[in-house]
Amino acid sequence: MKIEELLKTNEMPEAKKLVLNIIVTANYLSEGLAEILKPFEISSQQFNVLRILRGQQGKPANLSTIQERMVSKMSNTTRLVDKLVDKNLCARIVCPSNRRKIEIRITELGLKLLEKLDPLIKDHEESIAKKINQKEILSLNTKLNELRS
Amino acid sequence: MKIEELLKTNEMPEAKKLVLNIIVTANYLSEGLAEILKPFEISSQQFNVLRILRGQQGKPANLSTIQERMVSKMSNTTRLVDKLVDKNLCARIVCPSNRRKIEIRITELGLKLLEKLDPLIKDHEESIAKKINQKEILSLNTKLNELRS
DNA sequence: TTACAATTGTTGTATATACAAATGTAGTAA
DNA sequence: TTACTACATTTGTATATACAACAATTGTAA
Repeated sequence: MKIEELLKTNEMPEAKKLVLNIIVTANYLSEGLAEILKPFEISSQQFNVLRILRGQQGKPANLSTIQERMVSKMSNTTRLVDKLVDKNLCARIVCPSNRRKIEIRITELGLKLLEKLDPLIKDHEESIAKKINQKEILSLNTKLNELRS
Repeated sequence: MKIEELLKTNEMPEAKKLVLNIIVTANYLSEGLAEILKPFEISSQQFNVLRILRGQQGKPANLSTIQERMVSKMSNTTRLVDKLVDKNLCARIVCPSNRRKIEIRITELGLKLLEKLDPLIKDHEESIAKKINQKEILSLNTKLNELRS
């Protein structure tokens, strides 16, 4: 549905439409993602952290590294990791060389969960992306990058 | 910055890139918006409700109407409106014809606040949109609409 | 060595959000 | 009337988030 119909407004400058459209579309995508994750009792932020940890490929990550790479910055990665540790999806140990730091690793259980989720997430992403053609996807990505510059 | 650089990953399918890019860009825009609103001690959701109420042009809105039109659906419009009532930015009265319903109106103070915010929000939106040209804005809006279809 | 600043994480507090259950009101059929 | 269903909003509970204050550790300079 067109963004102006969705918000039941008429006459909106294109700039305003664009900003709202991106936010509304992101919400739509996030809701779809959350729905996939729900049966696995994991939030999208928790999922995000797990993927970052897997991306470390064996190397542990500390909190500040995770925070930097989060899709949406949040001020409390500590408690997010707490939840994952509670579920035994990741482990946390004090860094021996610098005891201010905490090394966080994904566990076997965490890796298994991601493996189960991978195809579901992929299907979701592709079902979205297939609504426009490959060339349009590339140009969308480029323009979004420019908007953030 | 390119989305893959931002997330410090390499080799991501375009579909995944697209989904993440939209979410990351929306966060970027929301953060900018929140920063503008902060000095006025109002959250972006509260701002959203106020704009919906102003859009009613004198007619009161009830809770379900507001909820329908919210940029991001949320399950607790009651408490959101509570906050606005506390600040005297909107008023709430029981609908006389149907006492299940609540009529919510924006107050003079609420209108004045929006008038102060209008130019700031407009500047923000335009400073974002001007990074790409007018034709690209139109095509972005079209494609985002298609992604939600 | 001590003092002090910088770094890294954690905790407290207030607010926001998601979801389900509860409340109160209206309409309708026996 | 009573019972039942639908509707509109509120409340309870758990989790998430933003932001500031706090605590522990490290590095550095007097």
